[in-house]
Amino acid sequence: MSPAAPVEPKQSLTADAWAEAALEVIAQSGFDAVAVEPLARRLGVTKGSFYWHFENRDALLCAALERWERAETDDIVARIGPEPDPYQRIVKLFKAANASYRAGRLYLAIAAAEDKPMVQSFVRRVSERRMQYLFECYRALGFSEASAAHWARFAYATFMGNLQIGRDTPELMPTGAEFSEYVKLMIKVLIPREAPPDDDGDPPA
Amino acid sequence: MSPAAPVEPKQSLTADAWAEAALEVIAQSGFDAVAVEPLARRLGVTKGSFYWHFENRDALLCAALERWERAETDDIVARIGPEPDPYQRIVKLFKAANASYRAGRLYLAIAAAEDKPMVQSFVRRVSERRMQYLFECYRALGFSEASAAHWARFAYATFMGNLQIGRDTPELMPTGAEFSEYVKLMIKVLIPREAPPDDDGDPPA
DNA sequence: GTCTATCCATACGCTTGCGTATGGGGCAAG
DNA sequence: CTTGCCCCATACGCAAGCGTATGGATAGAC
Repeated sequence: MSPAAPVEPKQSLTADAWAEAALEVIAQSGFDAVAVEPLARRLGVTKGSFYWHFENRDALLCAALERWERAETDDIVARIGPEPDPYQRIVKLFKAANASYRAGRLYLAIAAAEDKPMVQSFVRRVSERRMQYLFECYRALGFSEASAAHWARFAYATFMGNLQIGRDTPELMPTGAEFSEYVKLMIKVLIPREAPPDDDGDPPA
Repeated sequence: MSPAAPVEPKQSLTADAWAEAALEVIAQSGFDAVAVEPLARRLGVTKGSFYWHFENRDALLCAALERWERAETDDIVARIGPEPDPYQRIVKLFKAANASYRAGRLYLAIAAAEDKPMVQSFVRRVSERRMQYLFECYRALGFSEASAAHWARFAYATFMGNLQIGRDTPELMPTGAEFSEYVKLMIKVLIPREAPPDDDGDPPA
């Protein structure tokens, strides 16, 4: 019932602080739940502060989305950047995908608001970048263009689906050792070490 | 700009018509977009009609969710019910999963509103029922309890992720023959005909 | 000390949507 | 014709949230 944690503004609020708070609300209650006045109460200030830092509500949402996109891009290169083996890169992606619960909720919440045109472009870029990264991993493993695209889509769909399951039915997502087995199974299946010899293999061109 | 299609109410409106219209709005604009007065305008009537059929807005949302759950349950048994082969049952599930675009959007939109306690139980039941169905398919294929749970979760995650990709980045989801190849690849990978002999196989107990 | 820019509070008007109260039109029963 | 019921329209009060206008407070510049 109490409005989360009405922190006192120890010093001047920055625009990034507003954007970060907006992302927090999005992760918790969805994109449409971002309102100026409740957010101000949450930060211990009033609207007067907000409309000094931002033009209007849409400007805040845009700033939050930019911050989100930047964080996603930084993560994908920072957490698994210096890894020469493409196999291990995909493995690390799997681990990282299920690592940050908040990041997963954020993606699902933002993607669920794709009817707003502003959101659509951000989600597209982030999603395309991730699948592109996976695509290059499979290419580096020796897959053809066509099969790499299929496997990258396949693997990415599994990422997304696991996020969804973890959010909607967390009791069906195992923990501990059983979860490790589950991840191991998916990695083993989604990263065939040698390309399959038949139709879905990798023809030279 | 125009409010969709303001149909004239040829005869008496039923509660189911309101629920169906609510589902349409959910699929198009998300769960929070369901408002009484816009919905009434959409149906060519006023609030006076609504509050005769329903106690309040929550009652409409509940009715819509019940209608959704019923439709999902009917679909899963009607579209692939009389199929003895568990392998073909999973294959049909894959086809059906990507068949109805609207059903996919509906699931994603409703699941994205799981912060509302009312929604959560519905999503849980539908999702658990689907995974249970998949689980039984894998069991019928000879998988152990543990591995069947893993493969069912794996396959369901892939379903969900493909829905998400098709909604967020439809240009990355192939069409026509290439889509068929994609589906064939997933089926081949997600339904190993003979259970693998090693660790993730199916020990007798 | 004064001045100015920065950051925020307060107060107001406006719109949208929820819920209620009340009345009215249509239609079948009597 | 009148009565009663079903379905809906109209009108109202209320709350929440957006955006604006304006003033106040604080801190550094000079």
